[in-house]
Amino acid sequence: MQRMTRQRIAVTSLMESLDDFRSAQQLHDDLKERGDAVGLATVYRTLQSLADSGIVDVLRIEDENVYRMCKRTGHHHHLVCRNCGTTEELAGLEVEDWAKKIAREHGFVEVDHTLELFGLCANCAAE
Amino acid sequence: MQRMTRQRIAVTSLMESLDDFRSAQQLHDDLKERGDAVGLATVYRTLQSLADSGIVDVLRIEDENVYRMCKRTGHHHHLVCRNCGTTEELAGLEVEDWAKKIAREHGFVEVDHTLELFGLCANCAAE
DNA sequence: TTATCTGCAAAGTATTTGCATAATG
DNA sequence: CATTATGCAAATACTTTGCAGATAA
Repeated sequence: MQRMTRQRIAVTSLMESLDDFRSAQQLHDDLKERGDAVGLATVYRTLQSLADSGIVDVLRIEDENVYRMCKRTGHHHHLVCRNCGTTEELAGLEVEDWAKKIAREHGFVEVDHTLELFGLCANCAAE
Repeated sequence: MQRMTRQRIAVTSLMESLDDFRSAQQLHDDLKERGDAVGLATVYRTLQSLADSGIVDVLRIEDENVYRMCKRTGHHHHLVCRNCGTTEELAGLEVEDWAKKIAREHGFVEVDHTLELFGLCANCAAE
């Protein structure tokens, strides 16, 4: 159902070489610089499809979506440096348990949650 | 620094009478219906100012900001019914502690976090 | 009085979509 | 070859902003 087009390969390979979250526009620019230009709409469509398949993570930061290939499979959270973008993936079992407990207490079912941590990493704090 | 204009009073009083999160556009419509029309830009500006003062909470749901007067003062989270919008405010001390612990373990400082729970409330689940 | 607020319409921005063309399987 | 993907530009939708006139203190 997914064709391996030059564009999809370009996006995927670029993202594999990166370690921080980037916006669709940034990725679009990166690709152009690499001499592997892909239309902006296609970048958006590809990212959406990769996100739907759980291949990339999406975070919303300051009015825009940013994307990154994910390391950890399944549900997880992030600890993102608000200065340099360095990101750690977290399991957060305690939080899952807490969310379940709270949901039960309030009579809610099918509870889902969003959780992200933002701060300054050791490097950036040292400056 | 904040003048008590007719518009600011209208927005505040409307929000005090509501119990769920609403978008700026919805509030703008509500005001018109009430016969107390306020320009959309003013609604946005007022909500932003109220949010900055910590008087209203802002949540981002499906590409738009939604606002509600907050009950609990200080930092807290929400458990929102994705069907009817009913919202419970939560303290979540366990989560705060967890976030601090994780931050310390990774050498991050000045850590902040976002956390929201979404589910179906008892009423909506019963249907 | 005068600094701040309002309303309108125009601008801005990230993202999506229509459609003709290109390329995959 | 049939179907799906691409690229461009135009369309969306929410939100912000410039500015002249109105208003609270």
